[in-house]
Amino acid sequence: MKENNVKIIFHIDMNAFFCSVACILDPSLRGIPFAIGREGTYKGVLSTASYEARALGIHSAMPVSDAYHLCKNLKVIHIDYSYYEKYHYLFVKLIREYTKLIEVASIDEVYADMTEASKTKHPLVLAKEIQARLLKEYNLSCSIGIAPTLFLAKMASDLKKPLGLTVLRKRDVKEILYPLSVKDIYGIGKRTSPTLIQAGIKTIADFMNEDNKQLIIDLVGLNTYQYVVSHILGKSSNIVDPNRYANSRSISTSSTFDVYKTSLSDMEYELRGMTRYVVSRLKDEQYYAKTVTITLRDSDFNTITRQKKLEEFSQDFDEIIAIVVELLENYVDLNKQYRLLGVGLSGLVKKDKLPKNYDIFTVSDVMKKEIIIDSIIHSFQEKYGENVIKRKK
DNA sequence: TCTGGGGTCCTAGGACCC
DNA sequence: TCTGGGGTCCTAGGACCC
Repeated sequence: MKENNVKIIFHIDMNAFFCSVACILDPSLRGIPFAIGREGTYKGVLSTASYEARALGIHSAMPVSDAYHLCKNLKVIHIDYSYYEKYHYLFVKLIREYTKLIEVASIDEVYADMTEASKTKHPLVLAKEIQARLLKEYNLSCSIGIAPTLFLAKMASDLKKPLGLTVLRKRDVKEILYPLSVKDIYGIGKRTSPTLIQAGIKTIADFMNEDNKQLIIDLVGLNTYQYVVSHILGKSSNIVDPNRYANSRSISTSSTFDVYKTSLSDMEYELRGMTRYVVSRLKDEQYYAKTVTITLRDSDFNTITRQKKLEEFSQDFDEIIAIVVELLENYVDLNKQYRLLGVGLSGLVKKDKLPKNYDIFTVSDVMKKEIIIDSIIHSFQEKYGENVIKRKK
């Protein structure tokens, strides 16, 4: 008998999404090594590389200068972000034809609960249809992972690229995932994986081996250990939540400068512009912020953050810039040169979720309650004696 | 020819209160 | 006179992801 609470989760991951969009806008880019990054400079890093560039060892987050070292003729282009948003909207809309249970994980990937849709069409048929349609209608290539949990679906979609299609059932985990490197675990990054590998925990099988439990806990902590084990075993969430990221936790911006900043007035000028930007986004999205954070990164790449709470939730530029300037003046070291400055707002709430003001009416309501409670206590004390009940102050 | 930008979440330590 | 312990909130830093 089939368990009826097993879900069919798709993780749909666009392949080299930014590059695909670039090819749509300029078809002459098809089939050549190119990348997305800042144009006309050797500074900065790449955000995406085309598959032809990847074949040469070029990858996202690689310094542009390193990439040119690998490919002298590499074409590096920049595209307005709104184009990515447009194609994001289009592919999500197409997937929505199959299910309303979609969780947008980032600009180029979504989770979709296809349990219902799979009752009329086989999941593999659905997946192939979605892939074919995205390719035909928008020239977008994607990989799809099909599994009973979000985590396993994500791991599955990573296995074959581009245009991959991978089904990962719980009973296949040992065969399919166990041989992989620990660095392939979603959530284990470039800090944690070397620690594990150095200690001899090289594969997922090693990680899952009970004999290594204490060693791994000593290396990465109990929480990370339990996170990985439960997720690999398929004991993690299978809930696709369309509202998971409905509310932002923070809004921020930052900038790295070609010419490092050394004067207070220059830095204040830059932070003022950034503050204007984050405050306008705050207002557009109808949030109020409680905490203001500045980020300073010096020429040695040392980064500090300093934050301060506003007296009240606010979306007022003057109030927010006053904190930004105060933080800058308090914590900047004018003996240093700064390569990056940033401003962030957090502790965000929508207007209707703002805590109620202590206006005269709520205060008097509170006082009314106090008086009522005190009178009840008083009557109990009269009846049963002083020590029977006491008001906790 | 060094190291982007925008996020989320977690943790350790200190302050403060009872 | 000499110093508990739990809870909560806050800050700074850091890991991770796309």
